[in-house]
Amino acid sequence: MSQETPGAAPVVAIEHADQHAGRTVVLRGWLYNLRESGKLLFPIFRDGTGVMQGVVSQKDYPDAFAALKGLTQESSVIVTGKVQAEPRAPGGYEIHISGIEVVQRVPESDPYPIQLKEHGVDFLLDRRHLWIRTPRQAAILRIRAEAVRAAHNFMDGQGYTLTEAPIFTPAACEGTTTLFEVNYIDDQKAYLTQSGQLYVEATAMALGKVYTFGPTFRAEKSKTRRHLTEFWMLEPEAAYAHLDDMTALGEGLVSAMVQSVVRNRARELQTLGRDVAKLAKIEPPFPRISYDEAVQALQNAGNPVKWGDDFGGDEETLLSKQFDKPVIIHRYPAAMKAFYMATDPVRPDLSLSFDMIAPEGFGEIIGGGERQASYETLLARIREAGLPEEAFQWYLDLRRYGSVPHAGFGLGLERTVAWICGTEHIREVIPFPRMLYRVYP
RNA sequence: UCCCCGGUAGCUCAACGGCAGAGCAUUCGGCUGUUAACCGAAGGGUUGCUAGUUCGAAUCUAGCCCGGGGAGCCA
Repeated sequence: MSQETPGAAPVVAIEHADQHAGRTVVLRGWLYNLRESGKLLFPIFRDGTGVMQGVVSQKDYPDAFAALKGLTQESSVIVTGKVQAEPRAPGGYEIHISGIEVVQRVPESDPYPIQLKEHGVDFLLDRRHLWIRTPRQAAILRIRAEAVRAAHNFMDGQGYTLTEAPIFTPAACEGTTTLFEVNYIDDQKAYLTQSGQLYVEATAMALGKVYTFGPTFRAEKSKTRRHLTEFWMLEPEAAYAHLDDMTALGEGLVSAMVQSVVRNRARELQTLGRDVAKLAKIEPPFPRISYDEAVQALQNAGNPVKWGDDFGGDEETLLSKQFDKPVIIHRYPAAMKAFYMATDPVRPDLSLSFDMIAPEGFGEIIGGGERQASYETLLARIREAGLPEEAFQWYLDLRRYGSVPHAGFGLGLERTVAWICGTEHIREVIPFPRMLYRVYP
């Protein structure tokens, strides 16, 4: 941050204010809270990077005192003062205010609605545009950004090229789930993508190792803490790759995201009260168990699941609690996976698929596997699934012209970040969550 | 779509068949080291909507609306 006037106090971010102890600085931000004690005021300022307590006495700085006295929460302010170490202040540092400029005063007649107390979810979600100002929410969004940055760095380092899949699509990628339909030009119908999967297979055949990162949309009427109607997914795909290549890539990617947050966002994790020791352990290798073994383990634990059943939230939580790292479950029955999934040559009733389940009950964060490379088999699967064949001609072209074994997966960003942050609900880890019955603000 | 829970002051909640309450927020007053500061005072209500039961309904019943959690489905 550059200063405007030579010799004037520098504008500093609160996260770096401790490096300016003993010097006069300028903070630009908002009044987070104000405590009064007679002729002494204790404002707490926030600037998006953190919060810092200030102190001003009427005797020493009557003008600053008068300007701050009775100032309303979230009024925007530019504060000048000397930073000093102060054990009584939260964070250990305090600014001794000598001057203050109120940029905009929040009127008393219409006070800032979000108080420093518990609020209901409905109230907060209706005011999400303000809720994100609270230190906890800001910390979560910084961690999200760090996780995304780490993911791009890791994928780049593995030789994967970022490409993009379209958001408007002509038909279902998987056919089963509900799509958002939109009016395209001249009364054509189009749909919002539910996965970049099919397109990223095409770009993998063009560029070798690729990944997409973008929003995806699901119109399913899911009402759970793990679901959004709009969420972000990172989908790698590599030509000549097999199932084991993708489980290794997935554990490397997840580890890189977690470790980067642990390293660079320690302050934010502390704000959230997250147990960092649990995150520090997240390094390859992750445990791998087959679907067969998972069913056995569940049955041994008293779960009534039968071979051929899909795992619900209860089963996922039960399995994940047996490990302190994400667990990779591979080779699900072919019947329960999508039409494009390759089958195991050793056990044709199994698919070369895998899911990664986060620890502590945060659910599935990755789903993927090896794709069906044979034209004839893929066509048969499309017909069996009752999908519109003509819409998949371009996809079948990938098997007509130089088909190769290939594999990939999709990582749900919000579920991954929710786990890293330890938030109860996925809605807190995206700036403006889109959920069933909630598209405002 | 189904199951469960909730809706009372701006917010968080209490009152559970008998006068509508508290804390926070707002306003006024006090306090030189506060930690969601504290102390004193004031203003603030169509108890989600509609119908019903009852001498009397925030409270009981039915329907509707809105929201939350879960199931299914998925990341």
